[in-house]
Amino acid sequence: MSSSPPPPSRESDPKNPYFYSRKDKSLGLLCSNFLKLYNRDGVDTIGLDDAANRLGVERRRIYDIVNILESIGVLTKKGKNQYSWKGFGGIPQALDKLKEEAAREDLSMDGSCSNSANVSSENHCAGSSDSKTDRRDKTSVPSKVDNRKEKSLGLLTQNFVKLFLSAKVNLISLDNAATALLGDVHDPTAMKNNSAAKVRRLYDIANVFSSMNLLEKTHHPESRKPAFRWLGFKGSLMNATATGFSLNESKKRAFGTEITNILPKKHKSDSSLDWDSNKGDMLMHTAHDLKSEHSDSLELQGKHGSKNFVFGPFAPASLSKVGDSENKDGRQLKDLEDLASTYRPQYSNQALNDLFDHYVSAWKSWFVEVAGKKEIREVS
DNA sequence: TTTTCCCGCCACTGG
DNA sequence: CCAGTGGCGGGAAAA
Repeated sequence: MSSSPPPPSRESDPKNPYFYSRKDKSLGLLCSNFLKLYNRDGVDTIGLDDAANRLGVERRRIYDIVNILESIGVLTKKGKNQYSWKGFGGIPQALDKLKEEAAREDLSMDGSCSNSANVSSENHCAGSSDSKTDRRDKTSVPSKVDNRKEKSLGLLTQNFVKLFLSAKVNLISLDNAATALLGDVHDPTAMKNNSAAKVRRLYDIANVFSSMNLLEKTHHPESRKPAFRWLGFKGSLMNATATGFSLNESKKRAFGTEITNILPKKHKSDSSLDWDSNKGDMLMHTAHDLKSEHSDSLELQGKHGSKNFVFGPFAPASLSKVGDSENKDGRQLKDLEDLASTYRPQYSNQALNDLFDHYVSAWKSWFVEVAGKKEIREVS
């Protein structure tokens, strides 16, 4: 039993595919590769088999990626085995719609009792369509246990996003999200520990989103609780497009300007920062295609053995980490204000810009509330 | 230890 | 029946 420190896995050796690492197989990385592969002009149809082969993964994983991407409008199912590439340009729209839906649902929710400081904004019952919660009749009403659709990854993803869009905060802890996304607040039968199962899916989603820079995995400022920070679409436009040639990695944690995007509009302009150039596929201007683009000799996607041929370095993580000092209570508030000032929303819609201000005040109030309570203490 | 989360079994769906 | 989908959770790597 003597201590057995696991292999530190020194990455000192860039070339050493002998060691298996989950990171190499993560959904996030896969998503990045997927995006790199299809986020180019001329792409409009994606075949699942093709994707699976070219990415060297099982079909199952492609479904995961595709379902999530579809939830935010990057893709749309065209037919069997076929998906249409919509591009990042479809994200704003999808988010906008999601937000509306969230607002609608939120409205239906009676807020009569208590408006205590609930961090989470439980939104119940997607109820997206179909019937009105049929009763227990088994006459001929579907549903039944076939909540398959209700439990789909795609829906979970949308609800997850809605949570951020409708909430006043952009930082939600893992368990809060899990709780909110859980079937719902009701269900007296047995809440069970299904949240644990749900959490797994959350991780999947988070990984995909973070690879797109839509969100970031972090921890609460004070506590150690894992949490997700919504970066929004501004976080997208990742620069990681060109396979990360150690060339454009200006990792300046600048906050005033942008994070790591390569917006053509350099100056912060006033407020109508219209992130134009979304006609087809923005970003990617630096289409420095790889040198030789590794010929198609990777057809050997055997079920065994050959399971790895790195597509390229690519450095997903390591975004501009929010280098804000870990101050206490109040101090943080100021940071938020500052952040809000510098951060200019880049939503394609003007209406959203106004909404931003609303969020800002909401953030502050939330922060004050939490800080005032005593500390960022939560039940654990 | 707990948190993160990959793998792939197998139920389900539409032919 | 078959093939395309994708819940779901075991259990192992990572913190």
